[in-house]
Amino acid sequence: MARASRAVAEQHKAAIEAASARLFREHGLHGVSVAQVMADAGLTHGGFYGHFPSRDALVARACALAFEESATRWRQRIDQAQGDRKAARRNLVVQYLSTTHRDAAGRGCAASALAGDVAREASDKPVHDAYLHGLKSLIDIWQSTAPDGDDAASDSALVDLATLVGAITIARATRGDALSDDILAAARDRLLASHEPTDA
Amino acid sequence: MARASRAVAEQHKAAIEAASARLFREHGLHGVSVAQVMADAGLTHGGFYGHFPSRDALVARACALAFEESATRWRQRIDQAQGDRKAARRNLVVQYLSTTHRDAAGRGCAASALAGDVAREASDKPVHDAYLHGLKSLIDIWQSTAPDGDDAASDSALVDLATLVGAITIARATRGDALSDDILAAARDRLLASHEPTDA
DNA sequence: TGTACATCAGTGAACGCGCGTTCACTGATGTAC
DNA sequence: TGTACATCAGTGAACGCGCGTTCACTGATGTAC
Repeated sequence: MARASRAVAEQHKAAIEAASARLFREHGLHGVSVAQVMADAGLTHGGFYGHFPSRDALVARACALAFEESATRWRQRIDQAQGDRKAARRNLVVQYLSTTHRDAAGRGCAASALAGDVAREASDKPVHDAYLHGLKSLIDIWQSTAPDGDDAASDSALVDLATLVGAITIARATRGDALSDDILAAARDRLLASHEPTDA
Repeated sequence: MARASRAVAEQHKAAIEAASARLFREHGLHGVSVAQVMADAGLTHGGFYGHFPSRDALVARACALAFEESATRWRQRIDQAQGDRKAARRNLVVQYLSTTHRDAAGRGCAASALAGDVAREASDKPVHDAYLHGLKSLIDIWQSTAPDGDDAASDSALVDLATLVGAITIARATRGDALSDDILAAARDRLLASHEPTDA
């Protein structure tokens, strides 16, 4: 393959981005090499710098794209509830805290998959902006499912997100032990019980 | 330094473990080399394999030691409350969700600092046992501060831990933005409000 | 307590390897006429 | 529409570097007498 047409080159760039968004979530920002990303996209490593100025630039783009995928999926699940905010929230929570999501980080929530790595990146790395922007968009989406008249919806959204991210993160770290499932189930119960009539 | 006495060699091993427990929490399980750990302990890298059979063995030991440090600190804060469970829990939460803790992962909670990396380690790596055991000990300690007669104390402890870990993890990933402080404050309010008389 | 010698903790060079990045090259694509 | 040629997307070898691990060596420590 000596030279690809412009249209094909654009497809290649999209393939590189899609591969990196998945592989970085699955193996961490430092767990995948440029060559591995390129191979996953069906290319050889040398052509990478025709698409991105550096590996760090790809990391930032992958982070942004992963958040976009997550946001799109969240909006779909809310739409499925057809205006019922409680049902929307239930859709989000049940999917988020499922063993399926736990066992497929590569296709899962960017906020949880990348948080640890982003926290350790040097503060001038472009991935920080992508993470911050992406997280805020997920917070906004989650907040849109808050019950009417909830004065503390904003703060509440932050804590709910923290619980979701913390639960799946710890569940992943303890996978294989019964505790992992217990954490998911306990967090699910708590998040679905809040704003419900107290029956206990 | 040609040969150290047995006592000194033991001190060296302890120094290697202490250095790794701090550095792995700060920079991640793959963010620090054997040579860096040894240099931090005041030694050269070649002697490492006289103390540990492999890097993976050190990672597991560092994880266990980091959890022991965390557990010891938690018990101290509970003791400071002199039997008042609510005060004990407040001590733990306020310290855990402080900006000090957020900005010093190397000396902070092992559960949050290592979760992401442990989740991605191959399932046969010894660090998994260390993480699981360590996390369970922190859950037990947290649960010991549950109010009397709380039937769901066990599940509740899992969710509280998830919220703590999630909040500090996201706060670290968004450090530098106002959102980071907001997350810590919101989680603090929620965790200190639970089991309180509802005044809202 | 003193002497002779085996032990072994730590040193630093070296190993093979994979990394991010660069670059000369290839040859189909895109363009000027 | 056809031809001539410049452009440039992708290839694969190569760069310097740091990694985990090994190993011959050093010389103080520990031990046997």
